[in-house]
Amino acid sequence: MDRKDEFALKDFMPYLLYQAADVASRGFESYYKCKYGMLRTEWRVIFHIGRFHKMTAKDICERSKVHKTKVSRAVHALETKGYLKRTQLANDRRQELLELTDSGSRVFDDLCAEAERFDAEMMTAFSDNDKAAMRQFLVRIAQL
Amino acid sequence: MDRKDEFALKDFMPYLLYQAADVASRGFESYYKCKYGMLRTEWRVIFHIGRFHKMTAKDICERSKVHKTKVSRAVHALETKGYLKRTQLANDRRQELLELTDSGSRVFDDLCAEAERFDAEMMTAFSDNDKAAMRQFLVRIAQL
DNA sequence: AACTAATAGTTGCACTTGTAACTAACAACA
DNA sequence: TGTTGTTAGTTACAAGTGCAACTATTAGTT
Repeated sequence: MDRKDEFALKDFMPYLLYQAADVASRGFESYYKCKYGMLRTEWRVIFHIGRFHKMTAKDICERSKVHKTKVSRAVHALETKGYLKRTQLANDRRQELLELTDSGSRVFDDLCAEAERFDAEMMTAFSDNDKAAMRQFLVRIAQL
Repeated sequence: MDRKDEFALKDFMPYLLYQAADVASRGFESYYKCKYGMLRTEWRVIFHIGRFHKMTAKDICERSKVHKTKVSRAVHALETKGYLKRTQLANDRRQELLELTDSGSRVFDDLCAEAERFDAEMMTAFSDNDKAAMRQFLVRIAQL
């Protein structure tokens, strides 16, 4: 048995991560997609603004590592839906502060609650230790 | 501080998984993309055929959980590139057996070697125990 | 045999994404 | 002031994806 026959996808970390991420995100994705017609990036943008208040698009890019074109389009979509508003900065008119509208805040609250529910439900089978270890591990990988 | 302020993306497993998967796959993806002009699904299809020999498209769908339209297009692309050939089954002409050509086998060998290298390199910072535990976690999640 | 249902795989279309090029605004410095 | 370089955000276009509808073939039922 030569080298390539020993190698299996189940040993390949990128593959495992991708499969797990896929399964894990499916349920929650369908929630915000069906209920609010939102895409993944839109949910992320809403989340960042909801969590950190008044950010620029660039701040979101840096924190989330999402490309600026995706953020730009998500911001536009969320604005159209009435979930956020932008204000140009007086001292640098290239930048614009983003904040949630009341309607956007309600969506944010709802999605956070659902995310918590979803996460708890998905992770019932794992011990607290396991969960902590896993989170730590994933953070380390994401920082590579 | 109310509920939503306590909830953070860094606690949300789908998000952590997605971020980690993203970082982890980037390097390898650029390898097969640059060297062979292949997409993720094409690499996966090549991998499955290389590993298990003579499968139908449906077998690949079931094993990889990739949708049949994606597999269909990947098979077409790989055929065009000369990496695989198909043979209609005599007893059921709806199905076709897929197998790698010599050229496809060489690509498979090269990608496997690179995948192993890549995985080893990426995981140097982790102990064997950590790695084993992690793989187990991810498999469990993927099976949910 | 004739009719219906199921299955393997493909295709069309609308939508999403990546890449690169773009605009507008600022900064630095001669 | 004029020139050059940088940055925030947008847009155009090509390419990838998901979904539903499609073809061809087989299976089951009468």
